[in-house]
Amino acid sequence: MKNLIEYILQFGNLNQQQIDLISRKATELDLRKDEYFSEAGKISRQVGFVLEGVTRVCYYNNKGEEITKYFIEENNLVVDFESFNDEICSSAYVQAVTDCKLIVFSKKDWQELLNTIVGWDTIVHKIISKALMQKVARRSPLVTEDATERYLKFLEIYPTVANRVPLSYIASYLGITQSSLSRIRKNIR
Amino acid sequence: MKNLIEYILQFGNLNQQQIDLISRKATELDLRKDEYFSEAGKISRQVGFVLEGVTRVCYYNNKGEEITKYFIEENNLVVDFESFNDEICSSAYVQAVTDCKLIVFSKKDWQELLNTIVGWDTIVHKIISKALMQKVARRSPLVTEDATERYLKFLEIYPTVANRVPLSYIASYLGITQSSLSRIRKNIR
DNA sequence: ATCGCTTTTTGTCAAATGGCAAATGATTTC
DNA sequence: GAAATCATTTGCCATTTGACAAAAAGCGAT
Repeated sequence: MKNLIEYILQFGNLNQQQIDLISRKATELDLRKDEYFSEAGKISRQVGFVLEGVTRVCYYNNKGEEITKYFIEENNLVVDFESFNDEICSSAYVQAVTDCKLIVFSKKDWQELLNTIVGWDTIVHKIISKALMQKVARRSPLVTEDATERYLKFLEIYPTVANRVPLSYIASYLGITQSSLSRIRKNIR
Repeated sequence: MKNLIEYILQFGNLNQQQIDLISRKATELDLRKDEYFSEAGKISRQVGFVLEGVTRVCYYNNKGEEITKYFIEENNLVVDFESFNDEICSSAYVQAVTDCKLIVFSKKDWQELLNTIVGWDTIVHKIISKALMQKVARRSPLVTEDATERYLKFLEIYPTVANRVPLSYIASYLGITQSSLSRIRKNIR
């Protein structure tokens, strides 16, 4: 919980009373490897924060291939805000890649926080904007560079993830085949 | 101006008085082909809205190659919000690809709108979030697909842009060489 | 330790893409 | 309208990556 509060306070100030309120609304949730936090075709109904473990967002492209869109590691929010806010069906799965420990807020509690804490909406907006900008910044280099450089960038961006997730997930994140990634790893050593 | 107001009203309601206030703050700006709206290394000081023409955001990668990050066509906002909001140096150029007609707001006027119009901040947040989500959505497929499919996606996303901008810009947007794009075009016909 | 299953690595070959340079086409300038 | 300049296309060959299949390695259950 301390981690979550620290994370939030990066984006704005809250007094102790407000922090307590947020803490009271939070629930712990354990997800085992491969379990879904939210699913494509369903409406996302909770906001999560990763305390331990790695999750990923993935979808199936028009050829039926499973594509990992990005990874979410410790101390990051995990939520499909488009689905959560607008109550529309999500187009992606959020899945635990390792056993995970999350803090979650139900939609109802989240709304209550928005209505109760002055400035909470501003903080949330900042968090979302930053996360989205980060996604854009991480995606862009993947288009231009060759496969090896993409993998090196991946290692920079997700230094703690590479050894905890299957090669196939990383390969689809990078837009290359598993064999290519395996060869790249061999060359780098 | 009508276009801008319509654009804004998609994201929230405003009364006539508020609309008039926004209109009064707006200035027209003509940019000629190749002129910059904002530059890397400088702080972005205005918010723009494209009335006519096409602009692009570009940067130079570590090999010194010029990369087009995306195009901004008519009836879209054009601003580096990270630079504009946080007053930090921008990392990219915003350039007119064709002669352009923009509506612009100075930072000062924009701030005044934020302070004067109740709910304006919410509208702005929605606009930004949507734009960012769109960028993520447009970037992601570029990673997975092969060059021909990327170009076809590009044509879908920017149907009005393909014939108005140099091939080299599109090639760098797609992360392929000019010759490859030229060949792809030949194959598609 | 062994079996069965999944993941990763490796080999072979084919296809896609890049690098470079020349040719062609388009546009601007005088 | 000719020359100069810039953008696009094409040819040739090298390199990268993909497709497919088989081998090797890792891992859990017994």
